[in-house]
Amino acid sequence: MGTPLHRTLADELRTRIRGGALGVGALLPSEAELCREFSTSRGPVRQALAALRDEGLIGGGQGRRPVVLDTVPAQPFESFLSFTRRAELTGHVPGQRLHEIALRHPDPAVAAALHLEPDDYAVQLIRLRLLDDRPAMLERMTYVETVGRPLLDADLNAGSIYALLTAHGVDLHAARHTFDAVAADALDAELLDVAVGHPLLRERRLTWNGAGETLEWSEDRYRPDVAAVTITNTRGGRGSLTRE
Amino acid sequence: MGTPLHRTLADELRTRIRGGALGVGALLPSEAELCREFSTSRGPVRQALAALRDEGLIGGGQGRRPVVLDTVPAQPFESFLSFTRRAELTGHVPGQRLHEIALRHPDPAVAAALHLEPDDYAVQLIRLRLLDDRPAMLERMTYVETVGRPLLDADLNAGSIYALLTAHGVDLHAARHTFDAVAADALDAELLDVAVGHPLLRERRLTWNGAGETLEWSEDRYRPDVAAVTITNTRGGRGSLTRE
DNA sequence: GGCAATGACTTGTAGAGACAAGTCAGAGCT
DNA sequence: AGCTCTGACTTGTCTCTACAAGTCATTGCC
Repeated sequence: MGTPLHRTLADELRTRIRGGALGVGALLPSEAELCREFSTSRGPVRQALAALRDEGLIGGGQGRRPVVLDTVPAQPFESFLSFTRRAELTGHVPGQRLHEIALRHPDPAVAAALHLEPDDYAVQLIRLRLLDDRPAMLERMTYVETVGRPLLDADLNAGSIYALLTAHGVDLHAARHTFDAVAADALDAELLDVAVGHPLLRERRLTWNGAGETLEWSEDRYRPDVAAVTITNTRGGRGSLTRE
Repeated sequence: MGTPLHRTLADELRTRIRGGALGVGALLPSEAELCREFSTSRGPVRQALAALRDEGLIGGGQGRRPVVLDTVPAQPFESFLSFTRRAELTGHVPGQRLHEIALRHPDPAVAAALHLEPDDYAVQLIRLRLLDDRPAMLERMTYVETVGRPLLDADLNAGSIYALLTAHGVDLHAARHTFDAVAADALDAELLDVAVGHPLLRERRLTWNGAGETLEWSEDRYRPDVAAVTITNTRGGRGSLTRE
């Protein structure tokens, strides 16, 4: 029994909500009732409810029973992670040119983000992404060694890394994206065909698996005249993200 | 004592990280040490640490001391609409300086985005947002006349427009945000205290109510060294992040 | 030196109890 | 009816305890 109680409890409630046993607007059992039902204490129950709240599935407040807000936050997860898939959906022709791939010790900052030790290896690659043959985005990706190994032998000019990794059984479960703006450095300028100092949209992404183990750190830079990032969110809902 | 202990504790740790007392890569005190320092039990300490983890400020794992990952606070997705609320959640002091407010016919492009006729009026305002008294973001907002009217009589240097509008019964139900990067123009440079041409994160936002009527169009520009935008997404299924 | 085992330390999980603070329906009054 | 007030119920917060599981430096052996 490796799975903690609060996780199995959250799974159970999720399947009830998604399966329709609890429709939108329905009230969940109170914490006390859940405690009795699962023969546990309030700790795990509250942890599970907090997880669902974090996913936007339920709402509520102090003194108020939790209520189902949405039955499925299921966003097309692939479109968050796969440039290739997103481009195909919007009718553009995606392309890529690998600039560099290496197995090395990453910078301390990157190593810390990935929870790596100083002497751990990582697979780092720099790849230019194209939309309709125009430079659109430059990726600087770092994969934990065990995850990135298969990339060393693959033809990275041919297809989607996301597809390749999932085919190898890698579980890309969740990601955190941080957006800001930076000035193009020399490499950006050369590959994206802009002047040094040109404003670029920067996306820093940390991806991890279901166990919470970090798998990938990436820093992507978009030419703002070719690609942007769009998010739609509703009150109480979760939101979806696309790239155009 | 209205504020819960875990919140003041999270605030304290945030200010330590932000203030430089704990740089990137530094190890935080262990939970036991924090318990002693603040004369509390592990519950509030763990709640505070979970909040920081959720914001991406710290990392760590079982048996491993929490480590500072980043010093720039990330924005939780739920607080997308209110800069004020977002700032408070991350322990910063929000501020604002109104630069201009006007009732006029908006540009054709803005009018089109808001579905306005050419002779419709709109309330437009330009406002500088501050974090801890430092220029962080410049808003150029356009409200449909019926929505924006109350703003003409309000003290816009005092509080949150979001709070003011909801108090007037305005239903800000959903929004679409588009992010890219631009170079600072003359006004950006002056108010945000950067050089002309400096890269800025641009957010263009269209907000509408539950009936699908467009209410607001805004173009915000962030100083990337002061504020960033963070989104976390998970694949529907098992496991998730910890909570607030 | 190199290496594996040990043990102290750390975080993750769980149980139980207590009180504070908020919600909500129903009783009872005007 | 409309109103307030009460009281049961619910969630939020905090304490204390205990053990499991992972990390890490040190010890001691080869």
